[in-house]
Amino acid sequence: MTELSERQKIILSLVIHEYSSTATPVGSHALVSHYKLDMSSATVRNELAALTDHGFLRQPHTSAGRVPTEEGYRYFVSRLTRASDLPDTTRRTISHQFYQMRNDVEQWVRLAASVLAYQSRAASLVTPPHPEHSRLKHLELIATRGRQILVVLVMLGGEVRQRLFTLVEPVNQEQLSQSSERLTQLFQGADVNEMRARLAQLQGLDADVVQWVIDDLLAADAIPTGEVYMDGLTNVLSEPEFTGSEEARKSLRIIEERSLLQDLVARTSAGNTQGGVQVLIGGEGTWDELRQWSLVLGSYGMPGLSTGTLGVLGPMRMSYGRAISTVRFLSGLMSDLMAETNLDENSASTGEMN
Amino acid sequence: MTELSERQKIILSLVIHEYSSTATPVGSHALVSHYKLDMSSATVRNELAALTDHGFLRQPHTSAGRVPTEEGYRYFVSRLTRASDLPDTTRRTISHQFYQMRNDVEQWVRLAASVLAYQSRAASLVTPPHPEHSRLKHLELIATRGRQILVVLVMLGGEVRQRLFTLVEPVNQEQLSQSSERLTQLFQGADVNEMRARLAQLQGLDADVVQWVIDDLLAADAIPTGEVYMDGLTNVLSEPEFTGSEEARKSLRIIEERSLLQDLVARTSAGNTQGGVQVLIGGEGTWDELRQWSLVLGSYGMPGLSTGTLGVLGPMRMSYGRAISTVRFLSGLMSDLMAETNLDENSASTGEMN
DNA sequence: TTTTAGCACTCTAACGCTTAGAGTGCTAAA
DNA sequence: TTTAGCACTCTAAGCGTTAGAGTGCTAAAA
Repeated sequence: MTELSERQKIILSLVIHEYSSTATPVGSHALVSHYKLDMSSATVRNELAALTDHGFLRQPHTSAGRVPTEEGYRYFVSRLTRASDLPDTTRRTISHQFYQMRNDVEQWVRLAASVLAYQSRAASLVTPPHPEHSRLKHLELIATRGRQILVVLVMLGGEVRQRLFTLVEPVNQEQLSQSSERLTQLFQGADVNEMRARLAQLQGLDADVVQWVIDDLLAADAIPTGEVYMDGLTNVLSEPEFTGSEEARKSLRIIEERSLLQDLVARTSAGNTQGGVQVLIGGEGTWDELRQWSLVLGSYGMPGLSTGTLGVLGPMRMSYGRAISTVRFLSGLMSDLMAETNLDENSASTGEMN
Repeated sequence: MTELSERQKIILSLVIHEYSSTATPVGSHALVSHYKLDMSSATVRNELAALTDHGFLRQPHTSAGRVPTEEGYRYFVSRLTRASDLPDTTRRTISHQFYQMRNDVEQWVRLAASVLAYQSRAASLVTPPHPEHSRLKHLELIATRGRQILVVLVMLGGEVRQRLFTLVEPVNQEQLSQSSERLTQLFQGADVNEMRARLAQLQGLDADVVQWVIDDLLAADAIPTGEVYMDGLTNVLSEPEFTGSEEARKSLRIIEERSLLQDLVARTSAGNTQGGVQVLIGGEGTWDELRQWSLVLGSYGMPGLSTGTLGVLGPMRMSYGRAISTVRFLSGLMSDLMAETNLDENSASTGEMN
């Protein structure tokens, strides 16, 4: 990649900044007057021509201003963006909101989606933490009514799954409690495969239940992420580039088709990186539906145990600085929260009621 | 409301049908030729004029065809629509899908949203069953790690709530099991208020937990419905009436702002009824955001115990017959499923694995 | 060598004008 | 009561014109 002169870098940044707020091609004159540049529009024009040659800008037509290309954004994000931290007061406000809803992972996820959408003025998406390789921590069987029992699985990452299960014959809680204990001891720390291996030692009711548990875990592991929480969709649809119905519809497709998001989330390694945050610009040639979009992705949780993804989905001209810093901050905050919740040595939070 | 002649009713139905598929004003000539009517366009024109006088049709401008008014749709839905049942094969296919995922309420809700969107070719929304007046069926405390315990509540409606809870001091499973049993016996069948009344009898850890349980139940009761599952949004955004960005954005607002939906769901009594299904046309003068929309709402579950809402959200010219019959069918099917799951006498479903 | 003023050139988007045609309401005949 | 005929209305599409924003190039100025 060719190196740019200092002045070219400045001008590229300005074009991106200007285009980001106006969404119309930016011309030499507009740049000079708007940013009070110390040079004439002709000089700027020359630089713009150079940047266009480099492939960082393009002209919609001969007599129009310049628009950043994907390459332009990539260069900008990887070299020219100094992802600033969020203001201190903002950080504190957000932290406070999270600490309000202590220990409820689902609420955290929702809150994260909401905060992310608000801060980035774009659409946000957050997946709940997903166990990377589910290991059982605790299993409990609860009699509810008749032949119905509730199976509760507590995984090592702190994730809880539960499901109703109807037996062939009624059992009482006594029996179930014994089974729970026996099963927990047998399978503690085991992942799906290990459970399958140890399955032979069981028979009767226990075997049935375990079979189900394994199936359930398998299913959950196969689907990378269940619900994806989203927020701020209207932020994005009001942007001028999605003014035509066609584009609006396409954009909703992205959101409705979970598979695409899952695909993306799974391949977070592609694209630009900025302090642990991934930036995908214009679909990176791979995802056609995203040609006009950019995606800023981060992850949170406890690596190796249980992690989730959070990101901002916006038009290609979105404010990357703001998106990146918000994602990074939330990513760290949520990781901390989850770690706290899961540590024995934790001395911060208590369950006391007011 | 003035009575219409038979022929006027037919013509109104035809106009609505035609407009429903073309989305453009329908003229006298188009009606005659398209439906091979046994009269001339002039006759039809006279009837159209009469229907316009009645307020059931209107003309966008002097030389345009007719478009049904809200009043027109109301008349049509309440008198002219004979909500046919879904074809037998369709019903069987759908039932089969539901029985595939036995006993998992969340999956049912999702499936319902998906089926509803597909069958009605519009957007669907389904709320999970909400306990009308939560009564505790069973309470279980599970030790997970250190001072953390998992509180699982099984409500009478079959709904399950669980939350992690951090204690001030560690306890072992032994103690917790005893507490579980004690608490379950004490509070079985009690709603929030009764629990509060019986609270005095407790102290120590138990009191703490119960306090929390009560708070949680209160919170859950206050919020009418948590997640609303939706599907088929793109079905609707591709419709010509939402072609301008402004309308598309507005429509998303409806979907994003849960409060509106909750408001609607809470006041399902307003509007037209068709065999237990509510039809709201054009916002019924109350909801401005819905001026272009119609909503077909039904409920499912066990009245008095736990009920949810399901509905179709589409353009005002949507196919009411199809929407109504699908909502009605799903409403019945899901009620049956939930009843089955909750009956002791139930002899149909088993938990056997294949 | 770099910057800038000046200028001819290009392209879009907006405006106004015209027109085809779809649809109406009315009148008078069937 | 229905229908044919006709004058009338209104929209949407097509088309030419034009203002203006922006460019690239050239030659003078720094």
